Amino acid sequence: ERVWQWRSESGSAIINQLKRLGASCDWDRERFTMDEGLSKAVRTVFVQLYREGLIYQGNYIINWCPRCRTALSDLEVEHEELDGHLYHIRYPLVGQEGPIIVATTRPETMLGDTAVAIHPEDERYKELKAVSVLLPLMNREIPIIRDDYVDMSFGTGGLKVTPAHDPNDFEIGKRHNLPEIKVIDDDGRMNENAGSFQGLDRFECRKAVVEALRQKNLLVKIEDHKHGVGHCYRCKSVVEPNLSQQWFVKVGPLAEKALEAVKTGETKIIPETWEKTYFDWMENIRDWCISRQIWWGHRIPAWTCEACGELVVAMEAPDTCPECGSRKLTQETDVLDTWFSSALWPFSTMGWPDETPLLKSFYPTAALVTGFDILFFWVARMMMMGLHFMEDVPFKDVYIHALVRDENGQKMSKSKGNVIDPLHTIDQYGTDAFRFTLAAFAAQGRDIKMSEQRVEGYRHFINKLWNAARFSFMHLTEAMPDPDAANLSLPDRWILSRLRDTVENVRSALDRYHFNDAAGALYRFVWHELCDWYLEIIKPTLYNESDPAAKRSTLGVLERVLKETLLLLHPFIPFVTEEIWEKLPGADGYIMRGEFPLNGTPDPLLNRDEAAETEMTRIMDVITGIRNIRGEMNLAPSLELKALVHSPEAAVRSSLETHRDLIINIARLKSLTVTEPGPKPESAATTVIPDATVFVPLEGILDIEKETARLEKELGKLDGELVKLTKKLSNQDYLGKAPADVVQKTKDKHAELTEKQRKIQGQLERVRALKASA
RNA sequence: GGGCGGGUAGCUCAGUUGGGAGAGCAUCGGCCUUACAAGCCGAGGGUCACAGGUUCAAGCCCUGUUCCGCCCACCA
Repeated sequence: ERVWQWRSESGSAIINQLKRLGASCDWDRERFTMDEGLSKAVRTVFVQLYREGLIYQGNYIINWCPRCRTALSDLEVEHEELDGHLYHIRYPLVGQEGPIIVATTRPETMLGDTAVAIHPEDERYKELKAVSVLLPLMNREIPIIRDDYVDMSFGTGGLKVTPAHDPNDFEIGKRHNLPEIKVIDDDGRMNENAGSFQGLDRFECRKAVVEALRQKNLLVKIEDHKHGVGHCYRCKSVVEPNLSQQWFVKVGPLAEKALEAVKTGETKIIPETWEKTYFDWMENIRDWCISRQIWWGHRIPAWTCEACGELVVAMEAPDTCPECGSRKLTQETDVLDTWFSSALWPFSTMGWPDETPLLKSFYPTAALVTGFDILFFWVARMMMMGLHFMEDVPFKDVYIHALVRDENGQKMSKSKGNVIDPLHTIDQYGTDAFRFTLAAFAAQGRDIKMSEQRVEGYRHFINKLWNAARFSFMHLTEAMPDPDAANLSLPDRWILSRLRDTVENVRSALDRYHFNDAAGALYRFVWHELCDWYLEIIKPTLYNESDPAAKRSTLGVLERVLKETLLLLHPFIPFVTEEIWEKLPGADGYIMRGEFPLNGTPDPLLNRDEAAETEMTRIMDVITGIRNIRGEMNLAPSLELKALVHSPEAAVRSSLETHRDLIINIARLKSLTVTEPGPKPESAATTVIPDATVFVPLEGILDIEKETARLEKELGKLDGELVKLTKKLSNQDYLGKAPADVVQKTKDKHAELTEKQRKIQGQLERVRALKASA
């Protein structure tokens, strides 16, 4: 309720909602009350700015919506390129033959013309003697003025001047002391100044004026003309520039400070590209029209004395006029632009103008996360007001997130009706899946086209996490103490090292606001390292009751890894992680109150372990190699294979020996034999990994064609890579100019691939020989 | 008219300081293997929009062209 009342713009939303609920909406403004505290802040700001001369009232051309009957700020006007017409009209000279021809897209405004302007240096009008023209249809004599605003290259160089209905003409009018004749009233109808056209709607009037001109032969031609037409952001009707009295904020001095704060880096805008947009806008900012002729909103705290006309701006309604003592004072009926009060949000919601503890703690804040579409409406104005009234920036970082667009890349909006309801997506795929998707999509500087398939993919991820937790709880029936870091198995050391790396990646990504990187790192870790490898690897240990010490140690690691992973995931997957956390034996309290991993306290378990990663990677290579053979050779998973590994390295052999059971289990082997390189098995499929060759003997069932094709394919890939590497290494410039470590890396890679190539070549020859002998 | 962003696998998109082109989905082949068929294992697929330039080396830097999207603007 507070929020709704607070954002006065939402008044229309409230009414619409009530109408949908069947309520009648004959409320008057008196019944619509503002939150007292917020209202006080708004009045305080208004009064202070007024006293400093930064708020003034004046007659200006503003954007006016005839349907909503209210002024609009520049930002509330949406420009749309439309096919219109350019009407060329003859204005007969007075006291001289001939006309001046002017062009306009809005002929109905000619009824309010008070001059015709030409450029002072326009050669075409050098001989012009006449000082005025006779305004057609109105038969009013209006002066010819010279003003260098006129663009000589446009049309005939003659410009009709309508100060009451065009912002530029208004400026010209001021320079030349022209009268301002309003011909269109606030409803968009022609008023009494429009002569015989009075009462016509502005668009009907356009037709009528054109027809009248045509009959008098004053219409030269009508051209097709594309031009931007302003529309009301709320009701979409064409906006009319209109002369009226409004309240303005003089933003110059405020904008200067707001500009400076970003230039000096006191407030950073992320991604940086938006800073340029911010600068452009702040440097060209115009005074801000803050009065609105609607009833919902903060009423402007200004009173006019009916007796003497004195204007009083004050916190509370004055009893008497300070000038003449009259008691007849009427309050301004206009209310403030919703963004005026929104601009005060960082401090008005904290109890300002009182020096509350809340205000002390939360001003300024660390970061504001928002969409670019609100950068000017809100962010820039919070900056201006914050710097002015709090003398400090309201926030240190402004993170501009991506905007979710529809499948056509269009911005979603209620009025366009292309909104994808998040609740619908949530119903279908779950809140966590939806949230994770948004994080995964949130690459910087780019908008998001919502893709249901991506959401579905991440729903699978949530499900995977849930199942991994279920598996863990089958074994984790009680809280486990942290295991001895010095006495861990290789897979334990490996997963902890990978976890450590993931924590660092996630932390760094979050620090840089790269949410997609953080989500991606977690996705890979959970699915492809934790689930695909670690959980599979530890199954024998968990099911085997003969070594309780090893089981306890592994369970301890599992619990820690799961716990840390949940903590990392929680900001992305709040609900499911909380649910799992609750079931985790070793955790108490809510996960949302847990500490994010690596919070400064040293942790003996959470360390990078390069040796473990290298060793584990080799074991995984062996397994993947065997799986590849099985897959490519179309061997049924149920077929139990034998495997031989040849390696010249004692350390490699010893490592593989130690983890023989692991490999046998994961690769679904009958046996694994590790030896020094020696006689090769007769009929076998082969895979080559660094420092070792894996043979899968397939006595009697080796498909020679398939194995030949498999090896040839592998060789083809190698050849391609080797050609590139060889070319590089034979380039003297490369050897001379590239950094030594890069060259060394290339050499190592070349050596490794050459060796691999040699081995595969040898194996290919053996297979071919086998074929020949068969 | 000005400014900004983008064109990378069939689709949606990553690619941080220039040195091995990636993910998810989709596709193809094989699997109900004791957490998960919303799953597991394996595989195929790209002249990084186009044309130049800088560099030993360009998806990445520079110039131009082209297509798409967005924002801003008072040329009547």
